[in-house]
Amino acid sequence: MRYSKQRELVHASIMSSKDHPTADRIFSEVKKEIPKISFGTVYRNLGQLVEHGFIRIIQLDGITHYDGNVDPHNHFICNECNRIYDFELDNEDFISQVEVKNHHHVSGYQLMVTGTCNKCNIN
Amino acid sequence: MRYSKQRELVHASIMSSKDHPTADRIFSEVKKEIPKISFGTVYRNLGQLVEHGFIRIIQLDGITHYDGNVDPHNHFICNECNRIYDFELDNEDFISQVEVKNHHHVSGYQLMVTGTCNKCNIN
DNA sequence: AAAATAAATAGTAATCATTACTGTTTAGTT
DNA sequence: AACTAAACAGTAATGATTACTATTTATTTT
Ligand SMILES: [Mn+2]
Ligand SMILES: [Mn+2]
Ligand SMILES: [Zn+2]
Ligand SMILES: [Zn+2]
Repeated sequence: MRYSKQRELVHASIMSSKDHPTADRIFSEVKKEIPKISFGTVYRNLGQLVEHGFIRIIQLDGITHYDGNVDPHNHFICNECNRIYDFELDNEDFISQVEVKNHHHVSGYQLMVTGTCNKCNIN
Repeated sequence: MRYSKQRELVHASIMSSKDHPTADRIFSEVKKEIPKISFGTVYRNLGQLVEHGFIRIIQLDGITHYDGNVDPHNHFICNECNRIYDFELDNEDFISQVEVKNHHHVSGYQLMVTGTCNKCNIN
């Protein structure tokens, strides 16, 4: 993977966002630095960064968000402010449930919890 | 919601499938009975059936699947045969974890477990 | 039973996110 | 400095879904 300024900025944009930005958002962000950058470049680099394990994707209502946190974790989506929060689980009890009750072999999972976040919840 | 043969068949197609078909698959299925049916009709009726709670949707890799089972349950996707299985959980431990550790209010969740299903797992 | 009304339809055009293509530029190598 | 392949900008194409429109049809009203 040869160096390119555009990939560096795409990556930096995701890492600094803490949010879980879409390709669209990343494009706008990087465009400030490189006004001539094109969508194709953003998508190509996002694909490569995912492929090399620098970032990961999460799907939300059919659109793709990018996540700079590649450690295993889950997401909470506030349906008031639409922010996406990370959270971790102590024990993934449901994995063993699926394995013993359904006799499937589990290799991964994706959990998406929705509700009202603590910031929106001050009442 | 006025009766229509096309909606009846769209609904019947989902209910009889046990699989979790896409709009595309439902279209092909209903087309056998009503060759002149259009995609617009399929999508419009799917939307209405969801709206009225007769079916629900699940997103998988950005494409929408339809589910005739509206009781709360989760999904296991086999990455060998690509079948989508239903399963239920005994206690949703992670809900309380999110509520007490992150102080969010949980209203729902979506869990997607991946791996190798019991049928593909006979080795 | 005929007329009226509004919902649903078929067919097609438009949208939106994403991917593919193409000729040009550029990072890294010889 | 010359070379080469990767990456680029720009643009066209794709695929799933939604929107539009003139026509048909289920249901209500006369
Ligand atoms: Mn995350
Ligand atoms: Mn299901
Ligand atoms: Zn919130
Ligand atoms: Zn399988």
